[in-house]
Amino acid sequence: MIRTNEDFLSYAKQLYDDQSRKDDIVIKHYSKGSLLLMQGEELTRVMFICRGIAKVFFSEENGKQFILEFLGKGEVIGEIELLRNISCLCSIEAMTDISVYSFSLPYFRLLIQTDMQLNNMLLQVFAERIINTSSRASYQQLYTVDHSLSKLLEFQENHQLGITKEDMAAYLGITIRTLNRSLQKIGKDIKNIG
Amino acid sequence: MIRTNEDFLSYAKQLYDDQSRKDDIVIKHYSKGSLLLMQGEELTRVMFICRGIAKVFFSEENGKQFILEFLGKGEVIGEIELLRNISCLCSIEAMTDISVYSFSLPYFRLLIQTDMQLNNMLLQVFAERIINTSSRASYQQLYTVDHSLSKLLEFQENHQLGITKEDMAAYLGITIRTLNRSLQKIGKDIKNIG
DNA sequence: CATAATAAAGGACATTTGTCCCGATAACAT
DNA sequence: ATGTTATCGGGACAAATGTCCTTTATTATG
Repeated sequence: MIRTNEDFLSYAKQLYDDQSRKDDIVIKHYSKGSLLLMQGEELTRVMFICRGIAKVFFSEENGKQFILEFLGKGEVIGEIELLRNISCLCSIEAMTDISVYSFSLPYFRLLIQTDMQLNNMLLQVFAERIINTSSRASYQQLYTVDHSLSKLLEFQENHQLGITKEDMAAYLGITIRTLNRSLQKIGKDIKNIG
Repeated sequence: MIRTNEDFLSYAKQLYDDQSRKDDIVIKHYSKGSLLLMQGEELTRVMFICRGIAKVFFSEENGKQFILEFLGKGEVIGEIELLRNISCLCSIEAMTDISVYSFSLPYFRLLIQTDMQLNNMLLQVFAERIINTSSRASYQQLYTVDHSLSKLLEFQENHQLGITKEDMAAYLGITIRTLNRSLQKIGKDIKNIG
């Protein structure tokens, strides 16, 4: 569920170290709680996370949020918007302090047009993302909440991630009330670490 | 919702016409109701639809089906499985008679490694698919069925598509009973064209 | 320590969705 | 035409989920 990608990370690092002018790629830091991207706004940079964890979420017009995925080290941000030339599809918020390699748009565009290695890595990442997103869509539509929740808890334990109950609910597409009920039902009483 | 892609189609057509040996790409036909891919089985070819419409669906272990998307002219099939080297993620069934350009796996793999044009087109298609899939996941989780159903009906009218009620329900992730109720509620009485 | 302020948990009821089943309608054979 | 069978729609009830609000727990503060 947390996507991480070592290939990407070393690729970005190498480009960063090799660049002559030092402004195509810069390292930026975001503190916990700040936004890397804001849904609806224009994209300004394409980023690779080299430290920390972020959450990707939609804010729907009815005020609800839906968390699409959690991103870890090596994940790329903003590439979809760049490719399709659209404003930001969703918001991305730092769940921990985060550091990124931040690429200028013209430079990243150039890379996509010329660098086969990047193309192939992106294809790999996209393929995996499609697999995850679509499997989850199917799963969450067709199974009970309890089912999906068990998987989420299991994952959280594996990754020592302090996901707040609010985020869990947003990930599962349910209310906190329903989340509490399900937690009782499956007998686990996770303390809120938010 | 039906993805079509002219770039891909002309690209495939040109490769097909140009090939010296005539076995890297062949044209195949599938009759309505037959399967282009079967979930869980090994992938044998990568295909481009040049005629007809297909539905892509998961069969979950609890017996339910979830329709991920409808594919139209120019759409590619099997590329995800090839890239990630996995067995078929979902089944793909011909909703009408279908013709495809069918690529051998080694040939398609070679193209991906060497052809920048294909890479860029695939990136475009993947990006759009991710946008659609994730928007829909969010939408269907956070809005009422009525809302999603209205969009589906609207789409169906635009495309003269005879989607059965069973397929509509599978697309929305609900039962037929709920679909009927929603249809009543929004006042449209669609005849079953299955 | 006591008390107020804040956040989390859960009860009660309403709404939505699913399951089961029956009756109406249509298609079909005799 | 008559009876038979399959299909579809919807009623009735059960289960799941959401909304609202009260109760409980936690934290902060004098």
